[in-house]
Amino acid sequence: MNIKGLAQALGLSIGTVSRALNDKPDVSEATRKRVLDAAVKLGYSANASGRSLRRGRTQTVAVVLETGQADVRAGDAFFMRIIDAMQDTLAAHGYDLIILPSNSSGDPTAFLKRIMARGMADAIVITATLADDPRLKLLMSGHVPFLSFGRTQTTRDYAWVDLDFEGFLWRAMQALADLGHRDIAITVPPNNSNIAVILRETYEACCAQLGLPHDPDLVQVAEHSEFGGAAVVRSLLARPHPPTALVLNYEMMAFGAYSALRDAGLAPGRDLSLITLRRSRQLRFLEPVVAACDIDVEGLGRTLATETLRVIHAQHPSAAIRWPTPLTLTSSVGPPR
Amino acid sequence: MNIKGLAQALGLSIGTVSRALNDKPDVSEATRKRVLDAAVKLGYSANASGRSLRRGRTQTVAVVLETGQADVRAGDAFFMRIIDAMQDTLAAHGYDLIILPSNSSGDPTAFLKRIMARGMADAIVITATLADDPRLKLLMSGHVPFLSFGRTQTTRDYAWVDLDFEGFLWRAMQALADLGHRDIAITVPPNNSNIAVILRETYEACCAQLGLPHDPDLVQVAEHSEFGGAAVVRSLLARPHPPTALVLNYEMMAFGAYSALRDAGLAPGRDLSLITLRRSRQLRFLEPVVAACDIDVEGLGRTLATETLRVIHAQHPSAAIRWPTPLTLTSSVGPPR
DNA sequence: CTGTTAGCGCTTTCAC
DNA sequence: GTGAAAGCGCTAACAG
Repeated sequence: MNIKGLAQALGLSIGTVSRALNDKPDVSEATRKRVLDAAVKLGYSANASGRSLRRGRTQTVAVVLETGQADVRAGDAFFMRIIDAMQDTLAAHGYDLIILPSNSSGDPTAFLKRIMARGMADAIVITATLADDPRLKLLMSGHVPFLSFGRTQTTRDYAWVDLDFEGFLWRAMQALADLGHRDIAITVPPNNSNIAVILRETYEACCAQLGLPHDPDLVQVAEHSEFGGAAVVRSLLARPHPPTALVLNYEMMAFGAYSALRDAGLAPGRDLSLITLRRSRQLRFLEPVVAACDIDVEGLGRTLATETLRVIHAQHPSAAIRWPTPLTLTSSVGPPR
Repeated sequence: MNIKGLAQALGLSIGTVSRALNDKPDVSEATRKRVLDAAVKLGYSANASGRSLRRGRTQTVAVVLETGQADVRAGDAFFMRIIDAMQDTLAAHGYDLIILPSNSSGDPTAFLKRIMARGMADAIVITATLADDPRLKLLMSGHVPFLSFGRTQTTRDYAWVDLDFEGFLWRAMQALADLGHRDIAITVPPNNSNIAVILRETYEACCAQLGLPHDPDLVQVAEHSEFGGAAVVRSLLARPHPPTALVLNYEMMAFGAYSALRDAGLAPGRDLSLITLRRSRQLRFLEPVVAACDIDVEGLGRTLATETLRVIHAQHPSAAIRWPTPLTLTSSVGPPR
């Protein structure tokens, strides 16, 4: 069923039908109602290609997910919850949300280039940003509005929303220092993720500010998984003078960390204070409850959606939002032994 | 840059350029090369709307993911790995893959109806099928080729690919019975998922075949999470005569089950034999290693892709594929106490 | 208030 | 081997 068929069924011209469907003025209320009813009854929805071609826009927001990235495969599917919330807001503004999986075997930049050139979306949201991310240069040189969920080091003048990693690490380090910890280890992601850069810089600043020794060996590159958490804890415990606290950048590492501590006959909070970035549902399963940030995931999704709408409408100033990472301390944190 | 611009830049007509780009005959090799080179240099990709409108197809496969469903949020993002593999195969055949998140606050059937009517994809893959799923009726009454990842009870005459739940439960029950277990509990999903129906029926058949008592109380409805696994184990242990084995339908439940056993001072394999459906990377973290199926996830993704291509090309017979669930026994399974 | 028509970018006949 | 032109479904400008 296309608009021509609908018009014929109603004995109207396609122009009138189109205007009725699109809430344009100059259509009598009676006609509008008749058209809308018929559209529902006959199951008519405007063909996406025809409409997009004519309008020059798709009413679609594309979220590019790196399906090869560990982040995307995270615990309770952080991204799925974000997208669920984004979609709510976008739908309320007449936009569809599609996810474009950027295949692990392909080149992310070439993928993005193709999306942009083909005009598949009115705005693109990218994720899993790298410290030096060629996608940003590409996006900035093009004409497709975009939002970056995550920052990069190379450019600064674009709309982004990111977790407040700095605030998280500051609060964690401050709380630990207040309890008397001096040797505090942190984990950073293994790849060239921008998060690693942020955490390293913040760590250095924290140490300077709090008067702690800045031992580069306390910054541990860890695999983004339970295994990474376990490996880091084992490696730290093997030292002559292990640190007394550990801040994890990825929640699933906490499982590994707890497990490695238990294997060594040690207890979180008592023998090693542990803090992790994001509280996921699964984390609640750990005993004692691990100190973590209670991030408003739905709010984050809604914010990503409204900021996307802003870049579409070229509203200024563009986003530069660090999403709150409020830390809740628990008994996984205690004074140093 | 559109085809008109590209043609002008080359001093050719748009017709010739189009034919060159689409590998049509009646274009000289020299011209073809010139066009292809210019397209790359100028970053030209055919506008998706224009091409789809003219061709009447989008060269796109849409996977509808229920973002509200717990399944989608599973452990190591099972779905993301499947989609990653699907995309590889589809891309090799000139198709794009898009994910359409079906919002938790919307009506899945209405969502699907809209996608179908708008012609957003040449084929639709649905997931998270229910025992009685209205989406199937809708899809079968429409003209969009589709593949169901999961079965339903209501209709049988459509292309589907699903995990071999029956084979899994048979092998698990057989192995347990061989060891002397007679009271074997299983979990089933809490909603009206089709998996629950399959597991219940298979369980009954297994009990009859293996000469085991068929106690309905041994079929436990469990929440799709670690918490569900813990709750079931606690509930079973509280009985006067607890079962000696438990088969879980979702891998994350194993964490909860192990935890609840440990809390009770009991050990998996010794006090309660445990088998779970799918081995995920995270599971390897449990001690002892839990008995589970080593599913070829990438192969499953490739199969979903090739079956999707089959329905697009209306090749027969249509799929009815139970994807292998090869069970690996470990020391989480032992003789009954 | 409604009908007619041009044209979005592209592919595919049909001429030459 | 190439160019001209029609038309996919739709919206928007214009006529009436």
